[in-house]
Amino acid sequence: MVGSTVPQTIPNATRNTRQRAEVLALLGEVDGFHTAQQLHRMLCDRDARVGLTTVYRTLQLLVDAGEIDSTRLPGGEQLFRQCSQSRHHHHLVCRSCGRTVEVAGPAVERWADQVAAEHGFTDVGHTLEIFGTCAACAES
Amino acid sequence: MVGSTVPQTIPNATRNTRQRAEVLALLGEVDGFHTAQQLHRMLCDRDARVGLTTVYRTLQLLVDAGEIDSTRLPGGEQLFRQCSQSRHHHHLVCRSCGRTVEVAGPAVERWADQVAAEHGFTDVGHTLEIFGTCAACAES
DNA sequence: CTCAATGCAAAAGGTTTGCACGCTT
DNA sequence: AAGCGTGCAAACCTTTTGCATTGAG
Repeated sequence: MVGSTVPQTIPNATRNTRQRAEVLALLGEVDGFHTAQQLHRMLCDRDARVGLTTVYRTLQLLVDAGEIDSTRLPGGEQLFRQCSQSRHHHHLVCRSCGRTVEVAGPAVERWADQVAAEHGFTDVGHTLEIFGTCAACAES
Repeated sequence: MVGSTVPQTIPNATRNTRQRAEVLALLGEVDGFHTAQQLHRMLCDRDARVGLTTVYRTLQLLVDAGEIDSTRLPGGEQLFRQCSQSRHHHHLVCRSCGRTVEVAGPAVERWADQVAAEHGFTDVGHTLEIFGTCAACAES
């Protein structure tokens, strides 16, 4: 498993700062979805000294630039994830421990696009998350 | 289009109150997704005199009872919608005008369950929303 | 030197909770 | 009469914004 698909700089940024580099570096290391708060905590743990506000702003820049994906948890928190811009896939998330498995669903993509087209919709996107209890958590 | 699949009482409720009846009646009349805040505003408009807190609590009871569906908007707000308890389906939502089309995706259901099972997940559920621009909004 | 970016604190949402009162049963 | 349900207000959480300061270019 190679590392990051996240660039070293933010495309539309006019200045590159230590803080943004820290966020980008972190995104290159972690897998799966994380909330802005979680990412901020990780940065604090590694003494990265980045403000929560900056984490939010940097993540939003990356989302706008299409460099990362974001979805919402059934709870209102926004999740961010490094994601190759070309390959679109979904996630299987454990309700209990948060373990995330990436799943590709080409059939689902086509189905969604087709259904939307049938109803005259254009500029189509979709969100799909599968929730469940993973084997480890089911045992306990 | 017939009205409601929402019952007149809440299944696990020990008491039936005017407020709950108001919420249930409203749910039977409206189509599509609405936030708790929107529903509360509608109730105020019709002088239903139901507190926001009660709207939230009643909606949560209904979700727990499986009488309505809820999802989250990419914005953090929770959406509630009357939904037949047996038939599970998804929604195609116009980004611009909010028009909602119900779509059934049996293949997707099976795919989601199967993928989850392959990874040892149990107690599986999923959320799928398709976003796009509807024909009417695309013209303008 | 300039001005974009930061970070604190406060605001701004939306949702949940504590607690006294009222109404269903 | 008993206690569930209500509603107000306050608490809570996450996210956004104002503004003075910092530092990249």
